[in-house]
Amino acid sequence: MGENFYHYFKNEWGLSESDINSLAGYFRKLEVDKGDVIVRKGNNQPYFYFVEKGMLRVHSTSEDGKDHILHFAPENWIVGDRGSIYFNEAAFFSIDVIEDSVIMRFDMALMDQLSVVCQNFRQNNDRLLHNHIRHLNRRINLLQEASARTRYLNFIELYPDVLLRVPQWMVASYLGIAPESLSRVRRELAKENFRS
Amino acid sequence: MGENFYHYFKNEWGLSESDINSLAGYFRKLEVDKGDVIVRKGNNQPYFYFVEKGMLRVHSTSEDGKDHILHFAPENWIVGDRGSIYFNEAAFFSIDVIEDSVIMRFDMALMDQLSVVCQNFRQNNDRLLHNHIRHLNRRINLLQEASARTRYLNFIELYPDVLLRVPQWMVASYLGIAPESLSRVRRELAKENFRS
DNA sequence: CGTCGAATTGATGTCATTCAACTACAGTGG
DNA sequence: CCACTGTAGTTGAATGACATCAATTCGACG
Repeated sequence: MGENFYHYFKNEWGLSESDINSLAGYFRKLEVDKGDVIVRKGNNQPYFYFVEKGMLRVHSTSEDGKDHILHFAPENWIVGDRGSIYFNEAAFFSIDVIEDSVIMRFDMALMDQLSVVCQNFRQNNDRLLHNHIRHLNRRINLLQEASARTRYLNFIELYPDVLLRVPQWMVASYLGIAPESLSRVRRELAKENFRS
Repeated sequence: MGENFYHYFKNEWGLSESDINSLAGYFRKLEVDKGDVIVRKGNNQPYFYFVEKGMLRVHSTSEDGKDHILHFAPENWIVGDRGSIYFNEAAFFSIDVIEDSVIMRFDMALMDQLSVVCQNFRQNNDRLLHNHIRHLNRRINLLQEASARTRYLNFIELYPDVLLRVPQWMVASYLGIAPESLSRVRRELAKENFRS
């Protein structure tokens, strides 16, 4: 089933090894290529995806054709359009593949089954969701108050690994600034570090 | 215990009337005044607060002394610093009272008890959390791509009731723009509506 | 070696901020 | 009842940050 997913079952959701073995029917391993689109904005696509290996991106294209990245999803992230999954809506975000990846697809049935087989699952997952909300709150705060420069520095600190794996224009898109602006920010930073 | 809180127990968390009666010991009703500070950034304050009546605001003061409002919390909102509650950290946000309010305070003990007495609680709460995340994602997307004007229009649409209850500079703070800018945006909109 | 997308750079434009002045108004104390 | 004070909101002028547009360079890959 994959090292990472297995590890996630055990350490994040709190399942025992025997529990895990009974769940094989609830998810499906998919090998996807760079460029593939997994969820398309506007469709209904009620699935979660766990990233076993590689990287996805969650983004939204606005009416004027500009693309904004909500977040990247490297190994051990779970993504999916919550509007689709929980409220049967058309997806608000698109998800596509930016590195050849191995992902595990599942849906609500797995979640329900998890809470049946494992006493602690709901509680553990609850904690993960609150943690996620906590991060989103900080991101909002950062978008409200910080300059392009500060946002970039924050990104480096939070996701140094992602930084090295994605093209620069995607980082700009995540930060909500133009690629040219990011280029200039980087030049300034490089200059300063050279001085000191 | 309060109309709204009772209603929330029943309709959002899915508790029966008899369940609810057994929980009185797990929360406390507080009457607070405009201007009171409930959670102070930097302290550890592991409580949730349900707003029965009135309004709170969750905000963060940055190093340069500027204040940014993460969100308002009118009736039926639950607020609390998740870093404090779940991870025993210092609070990242402050919470204070912007209308004389009645609030219900509780902590993790209530949540644990809820999952004991009510089979569906976790599942229902799970859904609420995902819905919350969904809203935060859209807010991030809006901050990334939208102008001051668009953000304001979006705010009017989402929270027309809040708009009428808070001073304009707080709306500006929520939107992440200067109060002067909001004033100008409003002037433009007023002008346009007058024409047509 | 040629091609194509990514990144850089410069010139210019635009939107929002900043600072300062002024108005409106509510609350306070004489 | 009226001056005094402080806060909110508006307006104007100057500034600044980032966007846009266009040209060029860089670098990976066939």
